[in-house]
Amino acid sequence: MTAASPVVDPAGAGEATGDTAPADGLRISGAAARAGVSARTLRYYEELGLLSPSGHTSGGERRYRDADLQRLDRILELREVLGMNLEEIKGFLDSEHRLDEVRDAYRAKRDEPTDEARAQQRVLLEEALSLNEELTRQLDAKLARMDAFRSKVAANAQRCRELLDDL
Amino acid sequence: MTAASPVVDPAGAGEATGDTAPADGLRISGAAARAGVSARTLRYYEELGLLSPSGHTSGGERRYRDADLQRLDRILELREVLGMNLEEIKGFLDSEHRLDEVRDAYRAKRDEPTDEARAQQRVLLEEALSLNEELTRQLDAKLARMDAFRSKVAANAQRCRELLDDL
DNA sequence: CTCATTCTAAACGTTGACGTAAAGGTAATG
DNA sequence: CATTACCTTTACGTCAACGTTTAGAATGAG
Repeated sequence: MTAASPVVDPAGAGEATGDTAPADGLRISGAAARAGVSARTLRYYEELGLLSPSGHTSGGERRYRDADLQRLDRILELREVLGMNLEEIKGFLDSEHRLDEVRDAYRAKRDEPTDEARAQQRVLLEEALSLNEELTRQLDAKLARMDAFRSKVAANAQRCRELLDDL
Repeated sequence: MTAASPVVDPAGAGEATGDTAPADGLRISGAAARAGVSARTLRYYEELGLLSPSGHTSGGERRYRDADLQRLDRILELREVLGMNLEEIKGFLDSEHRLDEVRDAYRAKRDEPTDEARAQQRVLLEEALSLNEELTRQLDAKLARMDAFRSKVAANAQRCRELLDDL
């Protein structure tokens, strides 16, 4: 309903591929195993609009290709490393997508430098910039707090070592 | 049941205190407001054995003193900054408490240097050390991944600035 | 003194992020 | 072609970490 998913030829000629996903993509359990999550998780992410496989077979099976797998890895990184919840991740990836659109529009604009177009691009770029700066600030704050914590823990370890040396 | 909570004199002489908790401690809603959580949360933490107020009035009201508030701040930091769940936090704070005990025992031991006592201290110290080192490793890994992410975001921001400068 | 706050304690509700099961279609393999 | 393994959707279950409510009784700040 929401996005066009080209149907993959189920008997397509197999292009030789390395350790990446076969040209026609992985099945849901393969993609899940590769990322270390469950198939249920992938269906759930799709339900939330977070990750939709770029292809389906004629029978209706999901096919995850390289780009999908990369997006999945990004989602998991945001979740595990930054501790974002799925809604925050969606917002972040959406804004990243908008930034890509801005870049594309910027390049298209070079051919036709209208003043009106420039003004629109400026607005979009400023929005993207403020989003990135805000995220950078948040990350810096979190990094600082985590680093302070790390120092405390490391100091504790050092004191343990000194006490042990005394014995 | 689990810990001795000395009863606070309800009509005690008020020692002059600055912006810290009054000498006889804060009520539950005061402590909660100060930390930005609800009273329910504090009761829940107490139920889990995470945080028990150091005092009660003769009538049975909880009184949170400075040490309690500091512990609460630590709990929230572990939760928000490190993303620990309450069980992990309990384990971490418990092991920290054990480290304190080891330190005290170590000092007491200096007066009576039994070989047996030394061996026990060594075991405890090594346990504490390995706990701290493990946590340090985990923090380092997380910090590295977060920092890599920060770099990517900062680079994005920089590209936005360059595009804006071109206009 | 008075009225807002807190107490115990129990129970039920909620939200996010999935797990698990059921009933029936699809894909790959011999 | 048949079998087996995997997939589909739908729906209900679960767990942590609380929120909310109920109800009477006791407390304490102003």
